[in-house]
Amino acid sequence: MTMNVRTLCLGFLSTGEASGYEIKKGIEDGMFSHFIDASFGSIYPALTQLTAEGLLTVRAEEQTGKPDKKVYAITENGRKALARAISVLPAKDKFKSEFLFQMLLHQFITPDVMLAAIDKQLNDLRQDLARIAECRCSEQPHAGARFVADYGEAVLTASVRCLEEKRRELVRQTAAQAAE
Amino acid sequence: MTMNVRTLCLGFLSTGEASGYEIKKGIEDGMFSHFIDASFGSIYPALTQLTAEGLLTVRAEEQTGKPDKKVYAITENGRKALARAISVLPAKDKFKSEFLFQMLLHQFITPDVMLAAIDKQLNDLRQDLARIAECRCSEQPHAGARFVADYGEAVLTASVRCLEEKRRELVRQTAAQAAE
DNA sequence: TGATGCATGTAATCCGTTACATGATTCA
DNA sequence: TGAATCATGTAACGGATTACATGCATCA
Repeated sequence: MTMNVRTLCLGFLSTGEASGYEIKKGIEDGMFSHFIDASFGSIYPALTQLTAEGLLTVRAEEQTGKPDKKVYAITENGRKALARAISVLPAKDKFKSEFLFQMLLHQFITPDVMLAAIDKQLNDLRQDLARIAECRCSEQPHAGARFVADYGEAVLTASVRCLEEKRRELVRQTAAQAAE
Repeated sequence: MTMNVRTLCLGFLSTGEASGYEIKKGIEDGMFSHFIDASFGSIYPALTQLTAEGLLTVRAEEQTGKPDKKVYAITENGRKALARAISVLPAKDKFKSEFLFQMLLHQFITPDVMLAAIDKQLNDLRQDLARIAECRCSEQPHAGARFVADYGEAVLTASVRCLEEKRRELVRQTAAQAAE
Protein backbone atom coordinates (compact mmCIF):
# COMPACT_ATOMS: atom_id res chain seq x y z
CA MET A 1 0.00 0.00 0.00
CA THR A 2 1.28 3.43 -0.91
CA MET A 3 0.36 5.71 1.92
CA ASN A 4 1.60 9.09 0.80
CA VAL A 5 0.07 12.53 0.68
CA ARG A 6 -1.56 11.73 -2.66
CA THR A 7 -3.53 8.79 -1.28
CA LEU A 8 -4.32 10.79 1.83
CA CYS A 9 -5.86 13.59 -0.24
CA LEU A 10 -7.90 11.11 -2.26
CA GLY A 11 -9.07 9.52 0.97
CA PHE A 12 -10.07 12.79 2.52
CA LEU A 13 -11.89 13.96 -0.60
CA SER A 14 -13.78 10.66 -0.82
CA THR A 15 -16.06 12.01 1.92
CA GLY A 16 -16.75 15.31 0.17
CA GLU A 17 -15.15 18.20 -1.65
CA ALA A 18 -12.67 20.54 0.03
CA SER A 19 -9.87 23.02 -0.52
CA GLY A 20 -6.21 22.33 0.28
CA TYR A 21 -6.51 24.47 3.36
CA GLU A 22 -9.57 22.58 4.55
CA ILE A 23 -7.89 19.24 3.93
CA LYS A 24 -4.98 20.27 6.13
CA LYS A 25 -7.28 21.44 8.92
CA GLY A 26 -9.55 18.42 8.52
CA ILE A 27 -6.64 16.06 8.87
CA GLU A 28 -5.36 17.94 11.89
CA ASP A 29 -8.50 17.71 13.94
CA GLY A 30 -10.47 14.89 12.39
CA MET A 31 -10.12 11.14 12.65
CA PHE A 32 -7.08 11.08 10.39
CA SER A 33 -4.93 12.90 12.91
CA HIS A 34 -4.19 9.86 15.09
CA PHE A 35 -2.15 8.16 12.44
CA ILE A 36 -1.20 10.71 9.81
CA ASP A 37 -0.08 14.24 9.26
CA ALA A 38 0.80 16.36 6.28
CA SER A 39 1.95 19.91 5.65
CA PHE A 40 0.78 22.51 3.16
CA GLY A 41 4.07 22.11 1.34
CA SER A 42 3.13 18.57 0.41
CA ILE A 43 -0.64 18.91 0.06
CA TYR A 44 -0.78 21.71 -2.52
CA PRO A 45 1.59 20.10 -5.04
CA ALA A 46 -0.20 16.76 -4.58
CA LEU A 47 -3.58 18.32 -5.39
CA THR A 48 -2.20 20.00 -8.53
CA GLN A 49 -0.70 16.72 -9.66
CA LEU A 50 -3.82 14.64 -8.95
CA THR A 51 -5.93 17.15 -10.88
CA ALA A 52 -3.56 16.97 -13.86
CA GLU A 53 -3.98 13.20 -13.79
CA GLY A 54 -7.75 13.45 -13.84
CA LEU A 55 -8.26 11.98 -10.38
CA LEU A 56 -9.64 15.29 -9.08
CA THR A 57 -11.53 18.27 -10.45
CA VAL A 58 -11.11 21.89 -9.32
CA ARG A 59 -13.55 24.71 -9.01
CA ALA A 60 -12.61 28.26 -8.01
CA GLU A 61 -14.83 29.66 -5.30
CA GLU A 62 -14.82 33.41 -4.78
CA GLN A 63 -15.26 34.59 -1.24
CA THR A 64 -15.89 38.05 0.10
CA GLY A 65 -13.41 39.12 2.74
CA LYS A 66 -11.34 35.96 2.37
CA PRO A 67 -8.98 34.87 -0.40
CA ASP A 68 -10.40 32.75 -3.18
CA LYS A 69 -10.68 29.02 -2.61
CA LYS A 70 -9.86 26.17 -4.93
CA VAL A 71 -12.38 23.49 -4.15
CA TYR A 72 -11.32 19.99 -5.16
CA ALA A 73 -13.62 17.01 -5.78
CA ILE A 74 -12.75 13.39 -6.45
CA THR A 75 -13.59 11.88 -9.84
CA GLU A 76 -14.66 8.36 -10.72
CA ASN A 77 -11.08 7.59 -11.72
CA GLY A 78 -9.95 9.04 -8.43
CA ARG A 79 -12.21 6.67 -6.53
CA LYS A 80 -10.86 3.76 -8.53
CA ALA A 81 -7.27 4.80 -7.84
CA LEU A 82 -8.07 5.12 -4.14
CA ALA A 83 -9.75 1.71 -4.03
CA ARG A 84 -6.75 0.18 -5.77
CA ALA A 85 -4.22 1.82 -3.45
CA ILE A 86 -6.19 0.78 -0.40
CA SER A 87 -6.86 -2.85 -1.32
CA VAL A 88 -3.31 -3.95 -0.56
CA LEU A 89 -2.07 -5.48 2.69
CA PRO A 90 -1.04 -2.51 4.85
CA ALA A 91 2.60 -1.99 5.84
CA LYS A 92 3.48 -2.30 9.49
CA ASP A 93 2.62 0.66 11.70
CA LYS A 94 5.43 3.10 12.21
CA PHE A 95 5.80 4.57 15.65
CA LYS A 96 8.48 7.10 16.66
CA SER A 97 8.73 8.27 20.23
CA GLU A 98 11.31 10.65 21.59
CA PHE A 99 9.57 10.24 24.92
CA LEU A 100 10.27 6.50 25.16
CA PHE A 101 13.84 7.09 24.00
CA GLN A 102 14.23 9.46 26.91
CA MET A 103 12.67 7.03 29.37
CA LEU A 104 14.90 4.19 28.16
CA LEU A 105 17.96 6.36 28.83
CA HIS A 106 16.58 7.93 31.99
CA GLN A 107 19.94 7.64 33.77
CA PHE A 108 21.14 10.62 31.74
CA ILE A 109 18.43 12.97 32.92
CA THR A 110 17.41 14.39 36.28
CA PRO A 111 14.16 13.31 37.99
CA ASP A 112 12.58 16.71 37.40
CA VAL A 113 13.29 16.57 33.65
CA MET A 114 11.83 13.08 33.64
CA LEU A 115 8.72 14.22 35.46
CA ALA A 116 8.29 17.11 33.05
CA ALA A 117 8.57 14.72 30.10
CA ILE A 118 5.96 12.39 31.61
CA ASP A 119 3.59 15.28 32.25
CA LYS A 120 3.99 16.52 28.70
CA GLN A 121 3.34 13.03 27.38
CA LEU A 122 0.24 12.67 29.55
CA ASN A 123 -0.96 16.01 28.30
CA ASP A 124 -0.44 15.03 24.66
CA LEU A 125 -2.27 11.75 25.17
CA ARG A 126 -5.21 13.38 26.92
CA GLN A 127 -5.53 15.97 24.19
CA ASP A 128 -5.68 13.18 21.64
CA LEU A 129 -8.37 11.44 23.66
CA ALA A 130 -10.36 14.65 23.89
CA ARG A 131 -10.14 15.13 20.14
CA ILE A 132 -11.44 11.62 19.52
CA ALA A 133 -14.36 12.25 21.84
CA GLU A 134 -15.09 15.45 19.93
CA CYS A 135 -15.02 13.67 16.58
CA ARG A 136 -17.45 11.11 17.95
CA CYS A 137 -20.00 13.85 18.59
CA SER A 138 -19.52 16.11 15.57
CA GLU A 139 -18.97 13.75 12.67
CA GLN A 140 -21.80 11.36 11.98
CA PRO A 141 -19.99 8.22 12.99
CA HIS A 142 -19.98 5.75 10.10
CA ALA A 143 -18.51 2.30 10.70
CA GLY A 144 -14.98 3.27 9.64
CA ALA A 145 -14.83 6.29 11.91
CA ARG A 146 -16.15 4.24 14.82
CA PHE A 147 -13.50 1.59 14.23
CA VAL A 148 -10.66 4.11 14.24
CA ALA A 149 -12.11 5.99 17.21
CA ASP A 150 -12.49 2.80 19.26
CA TYR A 151 -9.00 1.64 18.40
CA GLY A 152 -7.44 5.02 19.16
CA GLU A 153 -9.33 5.34 22.39
CA ALA A 154 -8.28 1.87 23.55
CA VAL A 155 -4.62 2.54 22.84
CA LEU A 156 -4.54 6.02 24.32
CA THR A 157 -6.46 5.00 27.44
CA ALA A 158 -4.01 2.17 28.06
CA SER A 159 -1.07 4.56 27.60
CA VAL A 160 -2.52 7.07 30.04
CA ARG A 161 -3.22 4.41 32.68
CA CYS A 162 0.27 2.98 32.42
CA LEU A 163 1.87 6.40 32.56
CA GLU A 164 -0.16 7.56 35.52
CA GLU A 165 1.06 4.55 37.45
CA LYS A 166 4.65 5.13 36.39
CA ARG A 167 4.33 8.73 37.47
CA ARG A 168 3.08 7.82 40.95
CA GLU A 169 5.95 5.37 41.28
CA LEU A 170 8.48 8.01 40.33
CA VAL A 171 7.07 10.58 42.73
CA ARG A 172 7.14 8.03 45.54
CA GLN A 173 10.74 7.09 44.81
CA THR A 174 11.91 10.68 44.52
CA ALA A 175 10.24 11.53 47.84
CA ALA A 176 11.85 8.49 49.48
CA GLN A 177 15.29 9.51 48.24
CA ALA A 178 14.80 13.09 49.39
CA ALA A 179 13.92 11.82 52.86
CA GLU A 180 17.21 9.94 53.25
CA MET B 1 15.01 17.14 21.35
CA THR B 2 16.83 16.00 18.24
CA MET B 3 16.00 12.37 17.76
CA ASN B 4 17.98 11.39 14.70
CA VAL B 5 20.26 8.49 13.88
CA ARG B 6 23.19 10.30 15.53
CA THR B 7 21.47 10.50 18.91
CA LEU B 8 20.22 6.97 18.49
CA CYS B 9 23.76 5.66 18.00
CA LEU B 10 25.00 7.60 21.02
CA GLY B 11 22.13 6.17 23.04
CA PHE B 12 22.79 2.63 21.98
CA LEU B 13 26.52 2.92 22.62
CA SER B 14 25.89 4.37 26.08
CA THR B 15 25.18 0.81 27.23
CA GLY B 16 28.41 -0.61 25.79
CA GLU B 17 30.59 -0.70 22.71
CA ALA B 18 29.40 -2.15 19.41
CA SER B 19 29.93 -2.17 15.67
CA GLY B 20 27.59 -0.57 13.15
CA TYR B 21 26.23 -3.95 12.26
CA GLU B 22 25.56 -4.81 15.89
CA ILE B 23 23.85 -1.48 16.46
CA LYS B 24 21.45 -2.17 13.60
CA LYS B 25 20.66 -5.66 14.89
CA GLY B 26 20.45 -4.45 18.47
CA ILE B 27 17.93 -1.78 17.54
CA GLU B 28 15.93 -4.26 15.49
CA ASP B 29 15.35 -6.77 18.23
CA GLY B 30 16.03 -4.86 21.42
CA MET B 31 13.92 -2.38 23.38
CA PHE B 32 14.55 0.40 20.87
CA SER B 33 12.57 -1.36 18.17
CA HIS B 34 9.13 -0.31 19.48
CA PHE B 35 9.69 3.31 18.72
CA ILE B 36 12.63 3.64 16.35
CA ASP B 37 14.27 2.14 13.34
CA ALA B 38 17.32 2.93 11.26
CA SER B 39 19.04 1.49 8.20
CA PHE B 40 22.70 0.73 7.53
CA GLY B 41 22.73 3.56 5.03
CA SER B 42 22.15 6.05 7.83
CA ILE B 43 24.02 4.33 10.66
CA TYR B 44 27.43 3.97 9.03
CA PRO B 45 27.79 7.61 7.97
CA ALA B 46 26.55 8.75 11.39
CA LEU B 47 29.21 6.69 13.16
CA THR B 48 31.98 8.10 10.93
CA GLN B 49 30.76 11.60 11.61
CA LEU B 50 30.41 11.15 15.37
CA THR B 51 33.94 9.71 15.52
CA ALA B 52 35.33 12.68 13.59
CA GLU B 53 33.66 14.95 16.15
CA GLY B 54 35.29 13.10 19.04
CA LEU B 55 32.02 11.77 20.46
CA LEU B 56 33.06 8.19 19.69
CA THR B 57 36.28 6.18 19.38
CA VAL B 58 36.90 3.32 16.96
CA ARG B 59 38.92 0.17 17.29
CA ALA B 60 39.41 -2.36 14.49
CA GLU B 61 38.75 -5.90 15.57
CA GLU B 62 40.09 -8.67 13.40
CA GLN B 63 37.98 -11.78 13.20
CA THR B 64 38.78 -15.17 11.76
CA GLY B 65 36.24 -16.35 9.23
CA LYS B 66 34.26 -13.12 9.39
CA PRO B 67 35.07 -9.67 8.01
CA ASP B 68 36.83 -7.23 10.29
CA LYS B 69 34.71 -5.24 12.71
CA LYS B 70 34.92 -1.59 13.64
CA VAL B 71 34.01 -1.43 17.27
CA TYR B 72 32.77 1.97 18.44
CA ALA B 73 32.75 3.25 22.01
CA ILE B 74 31.25 6.44 23.41
CA THR B 75 33.59 9.10 24.84
CA GLU B 76 33.06 11.47 27.75
CA ASN B 77 32.13 14.20 25.27
CA GLY B 78 29.76 11.76 23.63
CA ARG B 79 27.99 11.16 26.94
CA LYS B 80 27.71 14.88 27.49
CA ALA B 81 26.27 15.41 24.02
CA LEU B 82 23.77 12.60 24.62
CA ALA B 83 22.74 14.01 27.99
CA ARG B 84 22.27 17.43 26.40
CA ALA B 85 20.21 16.09 23.50
CA ILE B 86 18.05 14.06 25.84
CA SER B 87 17.34 16.68 28.49
CA VAL B 88 14.88 18.56 26.32
CA LEU B 89 11.10 18.17 26.38
CA PRO B 90 10.36 15.41 23.88
CA ALA B 91 8.43 16.12 20.69
CA LYS B 92 5.01 14.53 20.33
CA ASP B 93 4.94 10.87 19.36
CA LYS B 94 4.59 10.25 15.66
CA PHE B 95 2.36 7.40 14.64
CA LYS B 96 1.70 6.36 11.04
CA SER B 97 -0.73 3.59 10.28
CA GLU B 98 -1.72 2.39 6.84
CA PHE B 99 -3.93 -0.10 8.61
CA LEU B 100 -6.10 2.53 10.29
CA PHE B 101 -6.26 4.50 7.06
CA GLN B 102 -7.66 1.38 5.42
CA MET B 103 -10.16 0.81 8.23
CA LEU B 104 -11.34 4.41 8.11
CA LEU B 105 -12.05 4.01 4.41
CA HIS B 106 -13.35 0.48 4.67
CA GLN B 107 -16.21 1.17 2.26
CA PHE B 108 -13.67 0.96 -0.58
CA ILE B 109 -12.51 -2.56 0.22
CA THR B 110 -14.17 -5.96 0.31
CA PRO B 111 -14.79 -7.78 3.62
CA ASP B 112 -12.15 -10.39 2.84
CA VAL B 113 -9.48 -7.74 2.20
CA MET B 114 -10.51 -6.12 5.47
CA LEU B 115 -10.24 -9.39 7.33
CA ALA B 116 -6.81 -10.06 5.84
CA ALA B 117 -5.66 -6.60 6.94
CA ILE B 118 -6.92 -7.17 10.48
CA ASP B 119 -5.21 -10.54 10.67
CA LYS B 120 -1.95 -9.07 9.47
CA GLN B 121 -2.23 -6.29 12.02
CA LEU B 122 -2.95 -8.77 14.81
CA ASN B 123 0.06 -10.76 13.71
CA ASP B 124 2.33 -7.71 13.73
CA LEU B 125 1.11 -6.68 17.18
CA ARG B 126 1.60 -10.16 18.62
CA GLN B 127 5.10 -10.39 17.22
CA ASP B 128 5.93 -7.09 18.91
CA LEU B 129 4.52 -8.38 22.18
CA ALA B 130 6.60 -11.54 21.87
CA ARG B 131 9.75 -9.51 21.27
CA ILE B 132 9.12 -7.44 24.37
CA ALA B 133 8.65 -10.58 26.43
CA GLU B 134 11.95 -11.88 25.05
CA CYS B 135 13.79 -8.68 25.92
CA ARG B 136 12.40 -8.94 29.44
CA CYS B 137 14.16 -12.29 29.87
CA SER B 138 17.43 -11.73 28.03
CA GLU B 139 18.45 -8.19 28.92
CA GLN B 140 18.95 -7.51 32.58
CA PRO B 141 16.03 -5.19 33.07
CA HIS B 142 17.22 -1.85 34.39
CA ALA B 143 14.58 0.73 35.27
CA GLY B 144 14.54 2.35 31.82
CA ALA B 145 14.07 -0.93 29.99
CA ARG B 146 11.29 -1.94 32.36
CA PHE B 147 9.52 1.37 31.80
CA VAL B 148 9.59 1.00 28.05
CA ALA B 149 8.63 -2.67 28.19
CA ASP B 150 5.66 -1.98 30.48
CA TYR B 151 4.48 0.90 28.33
CA GLY B 152 4.85 -1.05 25.11
CA GLU B 153 3.10 -4.06 26.55
CA ALA B 154 0.19 -1.99 27.84
CA VAL B 155 -0.35 -0.33 24.47
CA LEU B 156 0.03 -3.48 22.39
CA THR B 157 -2.20 -5.54 24.65
CA ALA B 158 -4.93 -2.92 24.42
CA SER B 159 -4.60 -2.87 20.62
CA VAL B 160 -4.85 -6.64 20.37
CA ARG B 161 -7.90 -6.80 22.62
CA CYS B 162 -9.70 -4.08 20.68
CA LEU B 163 -8.86 -5.69 17.36
CA GLU B 164 -9.94 -9.15 18.42
CA GLU B 165 -13.32 -7.76 19.33
CA LYS B 166 -13.58 -5.85 16.06
CA ARG B 167 -12.67 -9.02 14.20
CA ARG B 168 -15.40 -11.05 15.89
CA GLU B 169 -17.90 -8.32 15.09
CA LEU B 170 -16.90 -8.32 11.44
CA VAL B 171 -17.11 -12.08 11.11
CA ARG B 172 -20.57 -12.04 12.71
CA GLN B 173 -21.80 -9.32 10.34
CA THR B 174 -20.37 -10.98 7.26
CA ALA B 175 -22.00 -14.27 8.22
CA ALA B 176 -25.33 -12.53 8.81
CA GLN B 177 -25.18 -10.85 5.41
CA ALA B 178 -24.31 -14.12 3.70
CA ALA B 179 -27.33 -15.76 5.32
CA GLU B 180 -29.73 -13.21 3.86
C1' DT C 1 -0.57 47.65 15.88
C1' DG C 2 0.46 43.22 16.03
C1' DA C 3 -1.08 38.46 16.21
C1' DT C 4 -4.09 35.07 14.26
C1' DG C 5 -6.93 32.93 10.71
C1' DC C 6 -7.90 32.30 5.89
C1' DA C 7 -5.74 31.03 1.48
C1' DT C 8 -2.18 29.38 -2.03
C1' DG C 9 2.06 28.31 -3.66
C1' DT C 10 7.45 27.56 -4.46
C1' DA C 11 12.24 26.55 -3.26
C1' DA C 12 15.72 25.04 -0.26
C1' DT C 13 16.85 21.72 2.61
C1' DC C 14 16.88 17.68 5.47
C1' DC C 15 16.82 13.20 6.63
C1' DG C 16 16.44 9.01 5.54
C1' DT C 17 15.69 4.62 2.59
C1' DT C 18 16.91 1.64 -1.30
C1' DA C 19 19.95 -0.10 -4.21
C1' DC C 20 24.42 -1.12 -5.39
C1' DA C 21 29.26 -2.85 -4.65
C1' DT C 22 32.29 -6.27 -2.33
C1' DG C 23 33.54 -10.55 -0.13
C1' DA C 24 34.18 -14.49 3.06
C1' DT C 25 31.77 -18.34 5.57
C1' DT C 26 28.32 -21.53 6.84
C1' DC C 27 24.32 -24.24 6.33
C1' DA C 28 20.75 -26.70 3.72
C1' DT D 1 24.90 -24.38 -5.43
C1' DG D 2 22.39 -21.00 -3.66
C1' DA D 3 20.72 -18.61 0.32
C1' DA D 4 21.65 -16.52 4.71
C1' DT D 5 24.69 -14.25 8.09
C1' DC D 6 28.41 -11.27 9.03
C1' DA D 7 30.48 -6.82 7.74
C1' DT D 8 31.21 -1.97 5.71
C1' DG D 9 30.42 1.58 2.83
C1' DT D 10 28.66 4.98 -1.12
C1' DA D 11 25.44 7.06 -4.38
C1' DA D 12 21.03 7.87 -6.14
C1' DC D 13 16.73 8.91 -5.05
C1' DG D 14 12.43 10.04 -2.63
C1' DG D 15 9.36 12.20 0.29
C1' DA D 16 8.37 15.27 3.19
C1' DT D 17 9.22 19.56 6.27
C1' DT D 18 10.57 24.36 6.86
C1' DA D 19 11.02 28.63 5.44
C1' DC D 20 9.82 32.07 2.42
C1' DA D 21 6.58 35.05 -0.37
C1' DT D 22 2.05 37.40 -0.61
C1' DG D 23 -2.18 39.55 1.05
C1' DC D 24 -6.59 40.68 3.18
C1' DA D 25 -9.72 40.55 7.43
C1' DT D 26 -10.57 40.36 12.17
C1' DC D 27 -9.85 40.71 16.96
C1' DA D 28 -7.50 42.20 21.13
